[in-house]
Amino acid sequence: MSDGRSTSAYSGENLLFLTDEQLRQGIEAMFFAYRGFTADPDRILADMAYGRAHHRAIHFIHRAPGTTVNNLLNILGVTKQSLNRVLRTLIAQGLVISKVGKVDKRERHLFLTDEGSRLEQTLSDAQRARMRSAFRDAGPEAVAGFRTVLEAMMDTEMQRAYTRLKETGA
Amino acid sequence: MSDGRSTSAYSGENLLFLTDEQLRQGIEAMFFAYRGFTADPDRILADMAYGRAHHRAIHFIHRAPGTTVNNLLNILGVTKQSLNRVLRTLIAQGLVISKVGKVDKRERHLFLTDEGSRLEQTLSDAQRARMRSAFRDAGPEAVAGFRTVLEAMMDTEMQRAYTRLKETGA
DNA sequence: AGTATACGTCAGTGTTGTTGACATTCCAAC
DNA sequence: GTTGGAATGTCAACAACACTGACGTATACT
Repeated sequence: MSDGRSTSAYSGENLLFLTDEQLRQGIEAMFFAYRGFTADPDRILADMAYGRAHHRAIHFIHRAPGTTVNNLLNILGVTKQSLNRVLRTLIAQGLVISKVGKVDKRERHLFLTDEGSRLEQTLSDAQRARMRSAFRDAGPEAVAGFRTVLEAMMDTEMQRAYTRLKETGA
Repeated sequence: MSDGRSTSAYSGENLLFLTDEQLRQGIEAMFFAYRGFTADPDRILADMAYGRAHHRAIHFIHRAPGTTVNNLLNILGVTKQSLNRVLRTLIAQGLVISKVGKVDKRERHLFLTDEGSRLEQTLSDAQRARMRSAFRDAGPEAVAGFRTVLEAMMDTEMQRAYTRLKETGA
């Protein structure tokens, strides 16, 4: 749909994917897809006393074990009061443990307990299943494009956070 | 599929984009990108008494003028009580008008007022600007892939809603 | 000693989601 | 035509989760 027909060398022809209508479709696709993206974990969490905020915290603690509260704050982009409420319940329920830093005793390093890891696994299995199905249906080229556009859509600080995580993980 | 870069004909080679690590990067890309996606309208709305829910309602009323409350409900995926609170303030502030249906008096058809249209324009200009910039940076092929993956990620009902909107708009 | 940083907490507020109860309107069975 | 159920929309109360602002404590840096 984008350009297969644009055989002409005239550059205006190539910009059809930037019309307002195309952009609006992109916006709506993003809206509907994000709903699907969060639907499965939300369903699982609804039965427990947890919500999406807990999922996010668990995800990134799993991804970067030993991360400090401050670091998590920057990644999640919420206030410390908001994160603290979530963290407090997760610690009280024994899903997360917080260890005082060795080199800097002001810092608290966060880790998942075994139970926390199990929940993380359950949640990310559900989310990955949908992502895997979508990726498989779309094919590798589409997936590459998907990632390219999403990265271009982030704020620069988020790009940095994303890239840092990407590198530590791979 | 004709991936130019996958040199091997062995099909297992082609599934590298489905590893758990790749999927997790996709999940995180989605998370960070959605933050950017909503950031600009959120900033504009923060000054007013409105939030993201108001933006969504305004967007889809603009997109499908005369839509009923029930129809909007299905698109937005919230309870009617939740939507009603948002709608009530928008109507009270003169951004939306609700007209009793002619054939079925139970239905209310929703329209933007001139002031509502102005706000919609402001918000969607901001959101489109970011989307346009991301699209332009990524290029037409990446955009096509982006849309393909997002569509595959939606629930089937959402796919229908998305397709219906896409067709009425284009 | 004095300032800055990291973390936790209390109190208050706003948006947005939920459930429950209720009014109005339509339609079909009686 | 009347009645009862289904559909549509409204009002009220409550929960989750974000925000701001202020404060306290422990530790680090200079």
